[in-house]
Amino acid sequence: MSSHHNGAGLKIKINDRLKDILNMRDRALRALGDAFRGLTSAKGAHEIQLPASHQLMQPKERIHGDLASNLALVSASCLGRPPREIAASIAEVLRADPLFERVEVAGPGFINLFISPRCWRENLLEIYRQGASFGTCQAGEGTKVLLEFVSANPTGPLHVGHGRGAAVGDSLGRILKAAGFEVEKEYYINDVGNQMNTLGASVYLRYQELFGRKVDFPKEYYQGDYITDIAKDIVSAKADAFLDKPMGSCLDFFVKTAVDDISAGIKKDLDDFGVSFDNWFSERIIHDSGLIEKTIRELSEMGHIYEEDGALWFRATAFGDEKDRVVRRSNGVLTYFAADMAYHRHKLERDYGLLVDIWGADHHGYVPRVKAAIKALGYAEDKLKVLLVQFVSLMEDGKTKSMSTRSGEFVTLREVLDEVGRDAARFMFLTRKSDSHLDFDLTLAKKEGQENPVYYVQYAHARLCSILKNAEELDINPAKSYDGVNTDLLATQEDLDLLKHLDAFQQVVRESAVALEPHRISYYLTELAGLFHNYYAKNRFIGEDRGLTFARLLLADTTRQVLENALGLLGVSAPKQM
RNA sequence: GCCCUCGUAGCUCAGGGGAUAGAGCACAGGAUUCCUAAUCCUGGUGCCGCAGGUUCGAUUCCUGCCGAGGGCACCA
Repeated sequence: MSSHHNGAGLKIKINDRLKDILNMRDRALRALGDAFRGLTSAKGAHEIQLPASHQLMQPKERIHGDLASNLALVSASCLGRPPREIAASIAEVLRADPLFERVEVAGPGFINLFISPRCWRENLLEIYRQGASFGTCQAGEGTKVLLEFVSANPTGPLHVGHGRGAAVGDSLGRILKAAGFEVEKEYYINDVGNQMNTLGASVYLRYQELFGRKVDFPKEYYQGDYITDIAKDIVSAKADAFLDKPMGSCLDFFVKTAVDDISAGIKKDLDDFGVSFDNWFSERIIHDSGLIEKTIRELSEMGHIYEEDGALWFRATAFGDEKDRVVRRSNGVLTYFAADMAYHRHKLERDYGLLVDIWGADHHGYVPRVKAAIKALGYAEDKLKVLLVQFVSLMEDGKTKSMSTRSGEFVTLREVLDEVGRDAARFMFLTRKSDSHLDFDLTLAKKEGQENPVYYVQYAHARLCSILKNAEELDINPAKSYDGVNTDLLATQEDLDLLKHLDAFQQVVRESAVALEPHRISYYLTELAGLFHNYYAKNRFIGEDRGLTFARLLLADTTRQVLENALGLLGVSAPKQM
């Protein structure tokens, strides 16, 4: 089974990042690489890269150092020497590097690296100076990414599931941008097809009802109350103008009114949720421009389309899908898939380096056929990454709220927003990997206490602001610069833990971008806030010792900045006070 | 039936070829003369679904099975 479903994130060269200010891990990696090359060339081998299976990881145990490398273990066979011996040679070279306080060979041949505390401390001022840009990098090398998400049909208000997709997409956009990608966010409006007529007809029938007419409202029509609300608006605006008109003669009006109304509501919801788009792309354009026919024709010329039982079929099986797909039905109507092929082709021709689609998990069966289309059109299937977002179950007071779109009983994004607020909603949506189920606990999201992770993080930021404000009033650092600060005074375990975690941010952003996983930022934030709260409980920032106060204020200032940067990637606010 | 995703602490979930598998919640106890107690500290539980395989090493990768969810339209 080849990987036409997405799986892991992007493939990116991560060897050449000299444009970026290196974080500690990168510096260690480079030292390791140099040592390894020195070792191999001494043996007569030339230009050996670090093995692909090499890992520079963060050990779980502190006694195993800040970083541990398995380099000696994975290169033992190709060098023909025992792992521990290789490790010892590498360790000896590394010991000369002031970056390391200690280098140890352990277990079967791990190289445990202990970064010199002095380096961590010097690093702090560097992070501070990067300010709002700390965490950004050039890993994306300006690759243009088109991020398509939400794309809900304009047939009803957004529900919580869309909300999750919106949060993931918007946050991912921010993260990719920070990692050096050029991002465009797009909403694809499915404003063509049968559903539009059904929508208009639903409103028409409700309109009739408002005048006391008995109507037979089919159960496959849109049931929600919002349909009646639209009908009421029409009554206010046009009174009984359509009352005695047959539906066929005024359906277009009802469709247009409904779509306009619902679309405006969707935009408003997204706006209030802090989610914006660069493009609102109407499916109508795909139809009206003749792009679908053109795409079918070209595929046909390449022999990927055939006719059977009066319908036109795309030979998807030739490109890894399990069955061929109809693009034009025997009644002459184009399928949704045909439009989607054309739409993706349109995207591909707009010349992006990467397309990312964020879909509800119920569409996962759709991935192979769209990828098949992309391949048939002559593009690499890697060009498209599809992120599947699992459903959200809402919990309140320990009970699950039932939802069913069919019956019109769904909880809307609006309701959640009104109830828990933008920040809590966004954070909750981003605390899980997008393809795993999410239990959204409304009761928890509304709590203003430590059990609510949103407040936990925001509170850390507010606390820091308060400290810095106090310092300002005491006139301790009027220039807002830390020239001459003596960071050697940051010598406790809490200091080092915080310093290390601050440094890790850039790496987290990069990995989060490459893996297309915004939730990593949430975890990072929770951890950083935890380290700070712990620090706060054990140390005073402002004290009698002016030098120490100065150093700790630098730490506070930097921590606050990183919290703000990270929260910004989630689209969650960083309040100055709470 | 076929395909996809998932199975980790009481609950919700991270992690992931590497050394003793984590967090939050829940539960219990404690901490405030002092920068925001929306905080902190202390308590412990895991056949990492089951069975094989790959290798120096598997909870992680592969295969099969069991269980949960989703998908398999000339629907959108």
